[in-house]
Amino acid sequence: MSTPAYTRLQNDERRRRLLELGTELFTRHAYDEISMAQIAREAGISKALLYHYFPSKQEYFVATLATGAEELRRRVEPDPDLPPVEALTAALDAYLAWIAENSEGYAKLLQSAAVVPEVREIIETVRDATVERILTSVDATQPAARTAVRGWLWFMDGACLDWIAHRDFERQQLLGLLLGTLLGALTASGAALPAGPQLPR
Amino acid sequence: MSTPAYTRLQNDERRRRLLELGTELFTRHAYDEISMAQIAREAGISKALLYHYFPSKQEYFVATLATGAEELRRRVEPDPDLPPVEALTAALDAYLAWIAENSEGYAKLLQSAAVVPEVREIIETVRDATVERILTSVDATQPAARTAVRGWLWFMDGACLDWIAHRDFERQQLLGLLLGTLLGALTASGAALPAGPQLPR
DNA sequence: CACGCTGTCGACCGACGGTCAAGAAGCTAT
DNA sequence: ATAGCTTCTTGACCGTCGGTCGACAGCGTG
Repeated sequence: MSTPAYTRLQNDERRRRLLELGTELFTRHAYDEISMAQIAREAGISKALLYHYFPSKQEYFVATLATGAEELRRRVEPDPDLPPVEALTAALDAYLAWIAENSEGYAKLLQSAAVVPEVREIIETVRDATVERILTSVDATQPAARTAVRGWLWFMDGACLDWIAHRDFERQQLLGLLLGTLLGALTASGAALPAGPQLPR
Repeated sequence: MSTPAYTRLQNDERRRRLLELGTELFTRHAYDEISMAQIAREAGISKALLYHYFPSKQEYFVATLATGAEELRRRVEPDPDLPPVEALTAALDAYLAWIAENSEGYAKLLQSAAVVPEVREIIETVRDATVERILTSVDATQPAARTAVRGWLWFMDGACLDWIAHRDFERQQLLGLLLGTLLGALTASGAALPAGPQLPR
């Protein structure tokens, strides 16, 4: 009778711990490599309690992502006073720095994204906005330019994954590769380009 | 007693029909949008019989892919006598033609690929080989060139999906965009390039 | 007509995401 | 101390999923 059957926590505290645990677990395992029952067991609570705090596995996952996403957004947010090309360069550099730090999580996220519709929508929305920003900043309107930028975003993911897997050259060079490829893609799409944006290196 | 409880089919015939049905269903719905029970119901048989012919859902899926994949490989296989750049151009053109014809299936495949490990491995293997072929054909050895080509393969998928979704310019222009971007990516990676490959258009 | 081959099925399994009403921890007022 | 109240927590349950198994039944053969 003296030992309580379970330890009781404050709503906020429990939620905080669950988010923290989720952040760690979802960077180690992809979304569908881990079940809610396992997570609950890992947290030392029942599955029902986990569902008491988060209405579904997807929402739990998204909530877990939100923290890191906010930090990423803050770091990548470019200085609005910079001219477009420099702004893009700076944002891209910050983005690569973040990936270099959180490479595990980045890889697992890309793997999970395909499975969770809600995450796919979020990523899709971000991409739409990014495409729009780039297109207006270089003043391109042709359909092919849109396709070029969209494809380039995929290029980024693929190149980053390959770089993470090998890490056999400098981040600076990756940045040059990305910027140079964007330039090449826009040129190949027939878009007009800002005069002579000399790339680093 | 006069009406049989079920119609009995030859092993080969049943298998053929199931593959045919699978090909159609998996182009309409992605891998995890449809269950084995639904497929069996659609085929007018029991789930157990479906599993009698295919040991798992994954293997069934892969088997349905095999037919189309074989055709694709045949159409894309380049003339070995052509010089590298022309060979690539021809293969790419054939690839785009195939995508234009099978756009639904292509989109659903890319969506399913992320979920089915076996398919991911197959795609990964094909990509490895493609990267290798391109790298040797342009005689590039730097790590960054490898990353450039890998990224470019992602670019292709992204650009093709965008093109499929909009179809607001000619296939020929998409081909130019892809080739031009590959050129740009290789250049940006610092790889030496074959002298003056003038792109179509 | 019996017999065997094998194509076929209903019933079952563990694991999954998700739900529910009941119970127990811990605070407060008496 | 204890009764009562709030709310944090739980065990048991549901439907569906991919996958398995022993038994039945259609059909060609002697």
